[in-house]
Amino acid sequence: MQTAPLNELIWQIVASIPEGKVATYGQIATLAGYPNHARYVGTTLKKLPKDTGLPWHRVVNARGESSFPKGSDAYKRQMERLEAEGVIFRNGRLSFSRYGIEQRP
DNA sequence: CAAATGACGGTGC
DNA sequence: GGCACCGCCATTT
Repeated sequence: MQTAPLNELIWQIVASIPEGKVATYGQIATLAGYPNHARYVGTTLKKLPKDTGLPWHRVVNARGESSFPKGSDAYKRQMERLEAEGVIFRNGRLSFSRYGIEQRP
């Protein structure tokens, strides 16, 4: 276990993402207090158990799209989940101005 | 111990 | 607006 507060912190941030919104890996890392740990966030999520219950589908890369290869199972699953929450994908991408956690009027 | 990998980000053209 | 290269960190081989 070696105590992994960073891991739990990341899970907390992901779980804190409002429904119908999304966040980038770098954003989560920054919120966690580690600006350049974007990669680590993805690596951590990958290690998550499948029964984690964590809404990882609300996490996307800086491009505003899924980080999985198109046509992959996880890719479709994530997109479907987001659509179910009101997130509209445009050409496989979404608008951060509308779904980004950065609250904007 | 060193090199390679990976659910990434930012800048340049 | 899209494509390409470099940089970042932690984990794995």
